[in-house]
Amino acid sequence: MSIFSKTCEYAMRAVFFIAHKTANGGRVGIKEIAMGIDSPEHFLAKVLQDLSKRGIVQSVKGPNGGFYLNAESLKQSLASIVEAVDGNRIFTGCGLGLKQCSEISPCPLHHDFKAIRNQINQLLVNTSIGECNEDLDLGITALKK
Amino acid sequence: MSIFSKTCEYAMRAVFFIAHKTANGGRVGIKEIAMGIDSPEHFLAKVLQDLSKRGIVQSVKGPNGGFYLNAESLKQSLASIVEAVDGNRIFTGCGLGLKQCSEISPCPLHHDFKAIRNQINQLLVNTSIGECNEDLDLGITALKK
DNA sequence: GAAATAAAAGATAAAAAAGTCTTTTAATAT
DNA sequence: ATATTAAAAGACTTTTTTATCTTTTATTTC
Repeated sequence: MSIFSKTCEYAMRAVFFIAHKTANGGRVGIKEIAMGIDSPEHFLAKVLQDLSKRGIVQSVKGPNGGFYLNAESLKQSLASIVEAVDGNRIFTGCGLGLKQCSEISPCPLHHDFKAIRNQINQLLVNTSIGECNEDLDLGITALKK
Repeated sequence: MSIFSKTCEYAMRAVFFIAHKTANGGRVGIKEIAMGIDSPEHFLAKVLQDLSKRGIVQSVKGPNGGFYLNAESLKQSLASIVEAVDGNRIFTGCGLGLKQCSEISPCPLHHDFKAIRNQINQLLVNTSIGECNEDLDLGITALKK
Protein backbone atom coordinates (compact mmCIF):
# COMPACT_ATOMS: atom_id res chain seq x y z
CA MET A 1 0.00 0.00 0.00
CA SER A 2 1.12 3.49 0.54
CA ILE A 3 1.42 4.93 4.03
CA PHE A 4 -2.21 6.12 4.28
CA SER A 5 -5.40 4.36 3.26
CA LYS A 6 -7.34 5.93 0.43
CA THR A 7 -10.00 6.89 2.97
CA CYS A 8 -7.39 8.72 5.00
CA GLU A 9 -6.14 10.56 1.95
CA TYR A 10 -9.68 11.75 1.28
CA ALA A 11 -10.00 12.78 4.91
CA MET A 12 -6.87 14.92 4.87
CA ARG A 13 -7.70 16.52 1.57
CA ALA A 14 -11.23 17.25 2.76
CA VAL A 15 -10.05 18.83 6.00
CA PHE A 16 -7.57 20.99 4.14
CA PHE A 17 -10.28 22.01 1.71
CA ILE A 18 -12.70 22.90 4.50
CA ALA A 19 -10.01 24.92 6.26
CA HIS A 20 -9.23 26.75 3.06
CA LYS A 21 -12.85 27.53 2.19
CA THR A 22 -13.98 28.59 5.64
CA ALA A 23 -10.92 30.48 6.78
CA ASN A 24 -12.95 33.69 6.90
CA GLY A 25 -16.12 32.20 8.34
CA GLY A 26 -19.00 30.42 6.68
CA ARG A 27 -19.53 26.77 5.92
CA VAL A 28 -18.97 24.54 2.96
CA GLY A 29 -21.27 21.71 1.86
CA ILE A 30 -20.36 18.12 1.17
CA LYS A 31 -21.03 18.48 -2.57
CA GLU A 32 -18.59 21.31 -2.95
CA ILE A 33 -15.97 19.51 -0.87
CA ALA A 34 -16.31 16.30 -2.85
CA MET A 35 -16.01 18.20 -6.11
CA GLY A 36 -13.12 20.24 -4.82
CA ILE A 37 -10.99 17.30 -3.80
CA ASP A 38 -12.15 14.76 -6.40
CA SER A 39 -13.71 12.22 -4.10
CA PRO A 40 -16.97 10.25 -4.13
CA GLU A 41 -19.56 12.40 -2.38
CA HIS A 42 -21.43 9.84 -0.31
CA PHE A 43 -18.31 8.03 0.72
CA LEU A 44 -16.69 11.23 1.87
CA ALA A 45 -19.88 12.11 3.75
CA LYS A 46 -19.33 9.05 5.92
CA VAL A 47 -15.75 9.96 6.57
CA LEU A 48 -16.63 13.50 7.57
CA GLN A 49 -19.44 12.27 9.78
CA ASP A 50 -16.86 10.34 11.69
CA LEU A 51 -14.42 13.24 11.91
CA SER A 52 -17.29 15.43 13.04
CA LYS A 53 -18.20 13.05 15.89
CA ARG A 54 -14.60 13.14 17.00
CA GLY A 55 -14.55 16.92 16.98
CA ILE A 56 -11.90 17.13 14.28
CA VAL A 57 -14.26 19.09 12.05
CA GLN A 58 -17.44 20.98 12.91
CA SER A 59 -20.77 20.77 11.13
CA VAL A 60 -24.17 22.41 11.08
CA LYS A 61 -27.31 20.98 9.49
CA GLY A 62 -29.94 22.80 7.52
CA PRO A 63 -29.92 25.82 5.21
CA ASN A 64 -26.54 27.55 5.07
CA GLY A 65 -25.22 24.58 6.97
CA GLY A 66 -22.16 22.58 6.11
CA PHE A 67 -18.72 21.85 7.49
CA TYR A 68 -16.23 24.27 8.98
CA LEU A 69 -13.31 24.35 11.38
CA ASN A 70 -13.20 26.27 14.63
CA ALA A 71 -10.04 27.83 16.01
CA GLU A 72 -9.22 24.77 18.08
CA SER A 73 -9.58 22.40 15.15
CA LEU A 74 -7.20 24.50 13.10
CA LYS A 75 -4.57 23.97 15.78
CA GLN A 76 -4.97 20.19 15.68
CA SER A 77 -2.21 18.12 14.13
CA LEU A 78 -2.43 15.96 11.04
CA ALA A 79 -1.78 13.04 13.35
CA SER A 80 -5.25 13.40 14.82
CA ILE A 81 -6.81 12.93 11.39
CA VAL A 82 -4.63 9.98 10.51
CA GLU A 83 -5.19 8.28 13.83
CA ALA A 84 -8.95 8.79 13.58
CA VAL A 85 -9.10 7.13 10.18
CA ASP A 86 -6.21 4.64 10.03
CA GLY A 87 -5.56 4.00 13.69
CA ASN A 88 -2.04 3.84 15.06
CA ARG A 89 -0.49 1.28 12.74
CA ILE A 90 1.87 3.67 11.01
CA PHE A 91 2.88 5.18 14.32
CA THR A 92 3.81 1.90 15.93
CA GLY A 93 3.75 -1.00 13.44
CA CYS A 94 6.69 -3.14 12.29
CA GLY A 95 7.80 -2.79 8.68
CA LEU A 96 7.49 -6.52 8.15
CA GLY A 97 4.19 -6.84 10.00
CA LEU A 98 5.67 -8.76 12.94
CA LYS A 99 3.86 -8.44 16.23
CA GLN A 100 6.83 -9.62 18.21
CA CYS A 101 9.26 -7.14 16.65
CA SER A 102 10.84 -4.91 19.28
CA GLU A 103 14.08 -3.36 20.41
CA ILE A 104 15.01 -6.60 22.13
CA SER A 105 14.03 -8.89 19.27
CA PRO A 106 14.18 -6.68 16.18
CA CYS A 107 13.29 -7.71 12.63
CA PRO A 108 15.95 -7.15 9.95
CA LEU A 109 14.49 -3.75 9.08
CA HIS A 110 13.67 -2.60 12.59
CA HIS A 111 16.26 0.11 13.06
CA ASP A 112 15.97 1.61 9.62
CA PHE A 113 12.22 1.61 10.00
CA LYS A 114 12.34 3.30 13.33
CA ALA A 115 14.02 6.24 11.64
CA ILE A 116 11.42 6.35 8.90
CA ARG A 117 8.55 6.07 11.34
CA ASN A 118 10.02 8.83 13.45
CA GLN A 119 10.18 11.10 10.45
CA ILE A 120 6.55 10.34 9.58
CA ASN A 121 5.59 10.90 13.20
CA GLN A 122 7.30 14.24 13.33
CA LEU A 123 5.63 15.39 10.16
CA LEU A 124 2.18 14.38 11.36
CA VAL A 125 2.51 15.51 14.95
CA ASN A 126 4.28 18.79 14.28
CA THR A 127 2.17 19.95 11.36
CA SER A 128 -1.15 21.55 12.17
CA ILE A 129 -4.15 21.75 9.88
CA GLY A 130 -3.88 25.53 10.03
CA GLU A 131 -0.30 25.53 8.80
CA CYS A 132 -1.22 23.50 5.75
CA ASN A 133 -3.98 25.94 5.11
CA GLU A 134 -1.63 28.91 5.13
CA ASP A 135 0.29 27.44 2.24
CA LEU A 136 -2.93 26.72 0.38
CA ASP A 137 -4.13 30.27 0.96
CA LEU A 138 -0.89 31.64 -0.41
CA GLY A 139 -1.26 29.47 -3.48
CA ILE A 140 2.02 27.74 -2.69
CA THR A 141 0.31 24.36 -2.61
CA ALA A 142 -2.75 22.83 -4.25
CA LEU A 143 -5.27 20.03 -3.73
CA LYS A 144 -6.15 19.57 -7.35
CA LYS A 145 -4.77 20.59 -10.70
CA MET B 1 -2.48 1.21 5.67
CA SER B 2 1.10 0.81 6.52
CA ILE B 3 3.78 1.28 3.87
CA PHE B 4 3.70 -2.33 2.56
CA SER B 5 0.74 -4.56 1.81
CA LYS B 6 0.36 -7.63 3.98
CA THR B 7 1.25 -9.71 0.93
CA CYS B 8 4.48 -7.78 0.58
CA GLU B 9 5.31 -8.27 4.23
CA TYR B 10 4.89 -12.01 3.76
CA ALA B 11 7.06 -11.85 0.65
CA MET B 12 9.94 -10.13 2.41
CA ARG B 13 9.77 -12.36 5.44
CA ALA B 14 9.68 -15.44 3.21
CA VAL B 15 12.66 -14.33 1.16
CA PHE B 16 14.64 -13.60 4.31
CA PHE B 17 13.68 -16.99 5.69
CA ILE B 18 14.70 -18.77 2.50
CA ALA B 19 18.01 -16.93 2.47
CA HIS B 20 18.62 -17.85 6.06
CA LYS B 21 17.76 -21.53 5.63
CA THR B 22 19.61 -22.12 2.39
CA ALA B 23 22.70 -20.04 3.01
CA ASN B 24 24.84 -23.17 2.93
CA GLY B 25 23.04 -24.89 0.06
CA GLY B 26 19.91 -27.02 -0.01
CA ARG B 27 16.29 -26.04 -0.43
CA VAL B 28 13.43 -25.30 1.88
CA GLY B 29 9.80 -26.30 1.28
CA ILE B 30 6.75 -24.09 1.36
CA LYS B 31 5.40 -25.74 4.51
CA GLU B 32 8.52 -25.00 6.48
CA ILE B 33 8.64 -21.42 5.19
CA ALA B 34 4.99 -20.77 6.03
CA MET B 35 5.48 -22.18 9.52
CA GLY B 36 8.71 -20.28 9.98
CA ILE B 37 7.28 -16.87 9.17
CA ASP B 38 3.70 -17.38 10.40
CA SER B 39 1.88 -17.03 7.12
CA PRO B 40 -0.92 -18.97 5.41
CA GLU B 41 0.74 -21.72 3.39
CA HIS B 42 -1.30 -21.69 0.21
CA PHE B 43 -1.40 -17.94 0.01
CA LEU B 44 2.34 -17.70 0.43
CA ALA B 45 2.76 -20.36 -2.24
CA LYS B 46 1.14 -17.99 -4.74
CA VAL B 47 3.36 -15.16 -3.71
CA LEU B 48 6.50 -17.23 -4.06
CA GLN B 49 5.34 -18.58 -7.42
CA ASP B 50 5.27 -15.01 -8.61
CA LEU B 51 8.65 -14.14 -7.15
CA SER B 52 10.01 -17.30 -8.72
CA LYS B 53 8.75 -16.33 -12.17
CA ARG B 54 10.44 -12.99 -11.78
CA GLY B 55 13.71 -14.63 -10.81
CA ILE B 56 13.74 -13.11 -7.33
CA VAL B 57 13.78 -16.57 -5.77
CA GLN B 58 14.68 -19.93 -7.29
CA SER B 59 12.70 -23.14 -7.03
CA VAL B 60 12.95 -26.83 -7.89
CA LYS B 61 10.07 -29.28 -8.02
CA GLY B 62 10.01 -32.84 -6.81
CA PRO B 63 11.73 -34.74 -4.00
CA ASN B 64 14.30 -32.63 -2.18
CA GLY B 65 12.89 -29.71 -4.10
CA GLY B 66 11.88 -26.38 -2.64
CA PHE B 67 12.93 -22.77 -2.73
CA TYR B 68 16.40 -21.32 -2.50
CA LEU B 69 18.38 -18.25 -3.50
CA ASN B 70 21.30 -18.21 -5.88
CA ALA B 71 24.23 -15.84 -5.52
CA GLU B 72 22.66 -13.27 -7.82
CA SER B 73 19.38 -13.26 -5.94
CA LEU B 74 21.19 -12.63 -2.68
CA LYS B 75 22.64 -9.47 -4.19
CA GLN B 76 19.21 -8.16 -5.19
CA SER B 77 17.77 -5.24 -3.26
CA LEU B 78 14.66 -5.23 -1.13
CA ALA B 79 13.24 -2.81 -3.66
CA SER B 80 12.96 -5.60 -6.20
CA ILE B 81 10.72 -7.59 -3.85
CA VAL B 82 8.57 -4.60 -2.97
CA GLU B 83 8.18 -3.51 -6.55
CA ALA B 84 7.28 -7.04 -7.65
CA VAL B 85 4.50 -7.25 -5.08
CA ASP B 86 3.27 -3.71 -4.45
CA GLY B 87 4.34 -1.95 -7.62
CA ASN B 88 5.92 1.47 -7.54
CA ARG B 89 3.34 3.39 -5.52
CA ILE B 90 5.53 3.94 -2.50
CA PHE B 91 8.44 4.93 -4.68
CA THR B 92 6.55 7.60 -6.57
CA GLY B 93 3.10 8.26 -5.08
CA CYS B 94 1.81 11.45 -3.46
CA GLY B 95 1.12 11.37 0.28
CA LEU B 96 -2.41 12.64 -0.27
CA GLY B 97 -3.08 10.41 -3.27
CA LEU B 98 -3.12 13.25 -5.77
CA LYS B 99 -2.20 12.37 -9.34
CA GLN B 100 -1.47 15.95 -10.24
CA CYS B 101 0.89 16.53 -7.33
CA SER B 102 4.34 17.54 -8.53
CA GLU B 103 7.20 19.90 -7.90
CA ILE B 104 5.39 22.58 -9.89
CA SER B 105 2.01 22.05 -8.27
CA PRO B 106 2.77 20.45 -4.91
CA CYS B 107 0.24 19.28 -2.35
CA PRO B 108 0.57 20.64 1.20
CA LEU B 109 2.67 17.66 2.25
CA HIS B 110 4.72 17.31 -0.91
CA HIS B 111 8.11 18.44 0.33
CA ASP B 112 8.00 16.66 3.65
CA PHE B 113 6.87 13.54 1.87
CA LYS B 114 9.62 13.70 -0.63
CA ALA B 115 12.08 13.42 2.23
CA ILE B 116 10.26 10.45 3.70
CA ARG B 117 9.96 8.71 0.35
CA ASN B 118 13.64 9.27 -0.28
CA GLN B 119 14.51 7.64 2.99
CA ILE B 120 12.30 4.65 2.22
CA ASN B 121 13.82 4.46 -1.25
CA GLN B 122 17.32 4.49 0.11
CA LEU B 123 16.55 1.75 2.58
CA LEU B 124 14.97 -0.48 -0.05
CA VAL B 125 17.42 0.17 -2.84
CA ASN B 126 20.59 0.09 -0.77
CA THR B 127 19.76 -2.96 1.33
CA SER B 128 20.33 -6.35 -0.25
CA ILE B 129 18.63 -9.57 0.68
CA GLY B 130 22.03 -11.00 1.59
CA GLU B 131 22.76 -8.21 4.04
CA CYS B 132 19.54 -8.84 5.91
CA ASN B 133 20.46 -12.47 6.03
CA GLU B 134 23.82 -11.76 7.63
CA ASP B 135 22.09 -10.17 10.59
CA LEU B 136 19.70 -13.07 10.83
CA ASP B 137 22.57 -15.55 10.75
CA LEU B 138 24.32 -13.69 13.52
CA GLY B 139 21.15 -13.80 15.59
CA ILE B 140 21.04 -10.01 15.71
CA THR B 141 17.60 -9.98 14.15
CA ALA B 142 14.62 -12.33 14.07
CA LEU B 143 11.57 -13.12 11.96
CA LYS B 144 9.47 -14.57 14.72
CA LYS B 145 9.48 -14.63 18.46
C1' DG C 1 9.36 -46.39 -16.01
C1' DA C 2 6.74 -46.24 -11.64
C1' DA C 3 6.13 -44.20 -7.26
C1' DA C 4 6.81 -40.38 -4.51
C1' DT C 5 7.53 -35.67 -3.76
C1' DA C 6 6.96 -30.77 -4.08
C1' DA C 7 6.06 -26.65 -6.72
C1' DA C 8 2.74 -24.60 -10.32
C1' DA C 9 -1.68 -23.64 -11.65
C1' DG C 10 -6.60 -23.10 -11.35
C1' DA C 11 -10.86 -22.37 -9.16
C1' DT C 12 -13.33 -20.60 -5.18
C1' DA C 13 -14.25 -18.36 -0.81
C1' DA C 14 -13.93 -15.02 2.95
C1' DA C 15 -12.81 -10.55 4.70
C1' DA C 16 -11.82 -5.79 4.32
C1' DA C 17 -11.96 -1.48 1.92
C1' DA C 18 -14.19 1.57 -1.05
C1' DG C 19 -18.32 3.30 -3.10
C1' DT C 20 -23.61 4.09 -3.79
C1' DC C 21 -28.29 4.97 -2.74
C1' DT C 22 -32.27 5.96 0.36
C1' DT C 23 -34.33 7.54 4.50
C1' DT C 24 -34.15 10.23 8.70
C1' DT C 25 -33.04 14.06 11.63
C1' DA C 26 -31.87 18.69 12.80
C1' DA C 27 -31.52 23.48 11.70
C1' DT C 28 -32.99 27.62 9.25
C1' DA C 29 -35.69 30.94 7.03
C1' DT C 30 -40.01 32.52 5.53
C1' DA D 1 -45.84 26.24 11.91
C1' DT D 2 -44.20 24.85 7.46
C1' DA D 3 -41.18 24.23 3.73
C1' DT D 4 -36.56 23.83 2.69
C1' DT D 5 -32.00 22.63 3.20
C1' DA D 6 -28.07 19.88 4.37
C1' DA D 7 -25.86 16.65 7.43
C1' DA D 8 -26.57 11.99 9.86
C1' DA D 9 -27.74 7.44 9.59
C1' DG D 10 -28.76 3.04 7.59
C1' DA D 11 -28.81 -0.50 4.16
C1' DC D 12 -26.61 -2.30 0.40
C1' DT D 13 -23.17 -3.11 -3.65
C1' DT D 14 -18.78 -3.42 -5.75
C1' DT D 15 -13.95 -3.99 -5.74
C1' DT D 16 -9.69 -5.37 -3.81
C1' DT D 17 -7.09 -8.03 -0.77
C1' DT D 18 -6.30 -12.03 1.66
C1' DA D 19 -7.00 -16.93 2.17
C1' DT D 20 -8.26 -21.92 1.04
C1' DC D 21 -8.69 -26.09 -1.49
C1' DT D 22 -7.98 -29.15 -5.50
C1' DT D 23 -5.73 -30.64 -9.60
C1' DT D 24 -1.78 -30.66 -12.58
C1' DT D 25 3.02 -30.70 -13.86
C1' DA D 26 7.83 -31.36 -13.23
C1' DT D 27 11.62 -33.69 -10.85
C1' DT D 28 13.89 -37.16 -8.38
C1' DT D 29 14.78 -41.66 -6.63
C1' DC D 30 14.35 -46.39 -6.75
